[in-house]
Amino acid sequence: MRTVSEAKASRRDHGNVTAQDVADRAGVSLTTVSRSFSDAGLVNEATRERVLSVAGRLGYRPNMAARVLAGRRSNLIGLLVNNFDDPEHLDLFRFVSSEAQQRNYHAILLNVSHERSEIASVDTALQFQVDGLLVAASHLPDQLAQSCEAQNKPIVVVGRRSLRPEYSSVHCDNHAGAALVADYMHENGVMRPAFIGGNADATVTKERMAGFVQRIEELYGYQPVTRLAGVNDYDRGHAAAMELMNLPKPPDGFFCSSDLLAVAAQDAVKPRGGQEIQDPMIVGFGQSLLARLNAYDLHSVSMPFEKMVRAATSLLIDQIKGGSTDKTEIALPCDRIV
Amino acid sequence: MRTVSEAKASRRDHGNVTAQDVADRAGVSLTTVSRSFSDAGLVNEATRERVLSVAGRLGYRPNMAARVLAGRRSNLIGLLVNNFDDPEHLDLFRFVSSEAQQRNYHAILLNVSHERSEIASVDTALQFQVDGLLVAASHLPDQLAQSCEAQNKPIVVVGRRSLRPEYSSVHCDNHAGAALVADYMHENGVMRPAFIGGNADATVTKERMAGFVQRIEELYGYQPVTRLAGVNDYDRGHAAAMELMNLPKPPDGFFCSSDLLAVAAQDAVKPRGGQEIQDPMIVGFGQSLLARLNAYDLHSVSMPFEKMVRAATSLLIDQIKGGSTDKTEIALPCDRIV
DNA sequence: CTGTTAGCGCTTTCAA
DNA sequence: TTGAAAGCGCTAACAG
Repeated sequence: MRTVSEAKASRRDHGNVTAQDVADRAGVSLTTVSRSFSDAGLVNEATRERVLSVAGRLGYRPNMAARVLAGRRSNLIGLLVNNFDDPEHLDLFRFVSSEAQQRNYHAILLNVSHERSEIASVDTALQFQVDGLLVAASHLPDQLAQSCEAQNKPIVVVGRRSLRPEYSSVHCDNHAGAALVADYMHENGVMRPAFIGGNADATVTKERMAGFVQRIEELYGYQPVTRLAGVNDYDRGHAAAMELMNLPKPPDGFFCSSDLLAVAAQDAVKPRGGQEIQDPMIVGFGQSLLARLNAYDLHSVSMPFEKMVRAATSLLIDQIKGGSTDKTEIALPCDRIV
Repeated sequence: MRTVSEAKASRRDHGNVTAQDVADRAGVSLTTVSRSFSDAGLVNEATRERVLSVAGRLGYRPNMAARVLAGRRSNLIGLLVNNFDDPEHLDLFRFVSSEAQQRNYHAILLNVSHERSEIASVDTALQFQVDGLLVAASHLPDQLAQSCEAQNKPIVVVGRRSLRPEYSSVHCDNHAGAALVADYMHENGVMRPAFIGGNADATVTKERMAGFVQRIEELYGYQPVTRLAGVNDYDRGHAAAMELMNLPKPPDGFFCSSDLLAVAAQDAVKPRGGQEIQDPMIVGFGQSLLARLNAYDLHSVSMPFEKMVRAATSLLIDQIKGGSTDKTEIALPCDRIV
């Protein structure tokens, strides 16, 4: 004797247990099975237990595709990234995926490091019905922004202020953090401060540069030398620092807009500083692994990275759940220089 | 006058253009629209052009959920990771996502760094109907392996040999690479070689340790001192190296099973080596950013990481497309010490 | 608290 | 080369 579901199962040929199978075995309706899995307490606790146990025995696993299609929620967030050079991003992945998974969401990685994939990712992200977007990339493609707008999917920018006024963001106070560096250099007798940044278009770069330049101006009455590496990677940072060191009057203090650049700068500077010349001071930004390496005598503005990333992820999920796309801006303070 | 689809659209209320909408506007059937988007050449080229153009104008984007549900393919691969400390993993993300996106696949990040998420991820991965799994984690949960087996979803292990004989893997020849290190130390007059590894259960650790120990034995007639940090992270590596340096006869050559550990070891060792004592030789494994830092006078076994990761991703996708779960094992050679 | 009934948007036989 | 129809597995009203 074959039950209805067994007959169906044999027709489906791929060995997937469905909610209907569970329903049959547990002697309840499909709906009850569904409800037992959706956390709402709409079902008798005893019934639920039974359903869950039958499901477990059968190896049932809800099919996300069906769930998404029927329920219009994917529990997926798109994570837009365009820099895979900076070790800081490892922590980004770590904390985003951890925080998301804790809240029953998952992150899908969207590599937007090339022009063409940037455009392709517009489609992809939305094809996967992501419920929202977490932007860690330095730049948010217009087209994507518009599409999200249209479907009112929330976007949260993490790590920097959003250029567009309409998006939420969680960042640290780059401007103030950079000013701290200026103060620090001033207190420590630096006379020729310099700034090395990565991508000129990145908000983070702009903010850190502006904060630094402005405060230096106030303190010194002149402006620091500035160079943009173009990309926040080791080689470009190294080259930029070399260039600066070849000036007739090289800087005696470097503020680099990331720890990665700071490390690169230190590598560039080191061979020059013999015994006779005092090594220039190098200050980075962040608290990734790099800032902790003993071999680098790095000063670095510390920022609450984990807190920031978790807050951003959480905020995005809140906005998804709440259906609100209201702008929220959270700026965490950058503590001190370590 | 409203077309059928317009009536439907208004009922659906969320502003999503569907294939039916496109079909109506293009004056073809739903089927034809579907076919125009699935690369098969089952449709008149002229018709197809028209469909595609209408679709573009309407801003149509196929709904993955529906596509997956109906077609039983998600174009999603699960990427299992359990270490977010080693900068090497950034390259993993970079190359996996890049290679996958090039082949119209996407990676979903499964953080299996904690016991409970490891178990939860079993479900999740399969719930999302991933078409296959790329395992970068040091350990593949049994339960997951079984479930994949059952649904015959391919698994490819990257970076290490698979413990279970049935899975494909792409890795570099850790054993031979480690032997190179032994040779190198021997040539350079190291007398008391030591090994520092990360996770004792990780195949990578085992292979590198075995290769090193064996060759040292052959060359020296005795075995190196070995320590396992337990985890492949900076702090544990540092502690392990410190411990070794506190031995009455500390090693004069450290082989660390990753660049991260090597950097940590160098930091641990440096303060001890005054002017009078020759600093011990430190050799790492990999070619991440860390191996290139000037401040660390690191030797490192170079391995074709990008090639390996891309090959693994590509192999997985091939297996998905081919429907074969045949075991393939690709071992790339580890070149030289740099 | 539980079941019935419609779909969600797409792919896929099977016919035309 | 194209279309009609039957689901894929689930959620969400709406009743009971």
